[in-house]
Amino acid sequence: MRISELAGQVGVNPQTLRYYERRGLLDEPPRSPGGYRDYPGAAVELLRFIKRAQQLGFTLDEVEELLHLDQGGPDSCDAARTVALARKTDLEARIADLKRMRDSLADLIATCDLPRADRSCPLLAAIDNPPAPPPNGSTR
Amino acid sequence: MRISELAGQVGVNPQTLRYYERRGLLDEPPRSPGGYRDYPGAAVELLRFIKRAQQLGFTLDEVEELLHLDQGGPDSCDAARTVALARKTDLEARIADLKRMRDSLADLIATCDLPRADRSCPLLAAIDNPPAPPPNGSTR
DNA sequence: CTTGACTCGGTAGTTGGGTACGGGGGTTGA
DNA sequence: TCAACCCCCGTACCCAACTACCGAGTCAAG
Repeated sequence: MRISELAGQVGVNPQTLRYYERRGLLDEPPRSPGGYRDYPGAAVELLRFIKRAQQLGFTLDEVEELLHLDQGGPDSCDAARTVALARKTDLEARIADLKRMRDSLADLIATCDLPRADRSCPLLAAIDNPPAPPPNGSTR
Repeated sequence: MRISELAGQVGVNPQTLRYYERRGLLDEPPRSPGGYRDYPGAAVELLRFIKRAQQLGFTLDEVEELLHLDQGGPDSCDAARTVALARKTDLEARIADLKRMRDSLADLIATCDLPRADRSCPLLAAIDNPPAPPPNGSTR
């Protein structure tokens, strides 16, 4: 299978496959007499594994680690579990961060719906003076 | 105020201030006879605004937009609200994505605690053969 | 006057995951 | 035999938001 066919089957750019190879994520495939990469059919499965792991939030470094583990024996299972748990913990921390941002932002937006007399923007003022004692005297 | 003093007061690197200036986020301050930047005291407040907006998930481009709005009149309020709402929607989408990733990952990890006979790793096998197509993650 | 801390501007490197370009050569069907 | 593709490799570029390095100039204290 040539590079474009493989790339097409998994929905990536051929350049990406060469990039993965340079990065050590994919083994170098055999070459045709003309020097073209000639991928085995199993490469499709391998790439799908990579793409799926990416969708789960693994970095390519971690994917590479998982691929090496996939070669190993029963011990690899615990190692894979450890990697996955670390990934999950990280995801949870990021979710918590984003939620905090969203909540603060929602509070800010809510102030827009209040008096809104005529002049100054409560939202911009709120960013000027974080939700705490407004010490008077805003910048601008 | 010289650049390091300002940077120290808001907890950033002096390089960052020069970067903001190049980027058009900060106006060029007046210079001392020797050519040193000489910031007004209000620059501290301005930078705190920037840093706080960043913490709320605004990009520097958006912060710049907010700064311009902060100059404007009542119309700017609606504009600022629009920017903030867009930011909130985006945050919510990212949170949902990450949650889906985390849940898939949790399911995968849970399979580790099952039979676990002796040989192959259910986690790695599960990534090999997806149970269902997960979302398209955008982050990381 | 010297020393050492600070600042200047410009350029380049970082992170992660790719994408684009360009000159050359292989392959295929008419 | 020739056009139209495909592929090769190396290099450079993209995004955001910095951060680092460099040689040269400035400033304040001793």
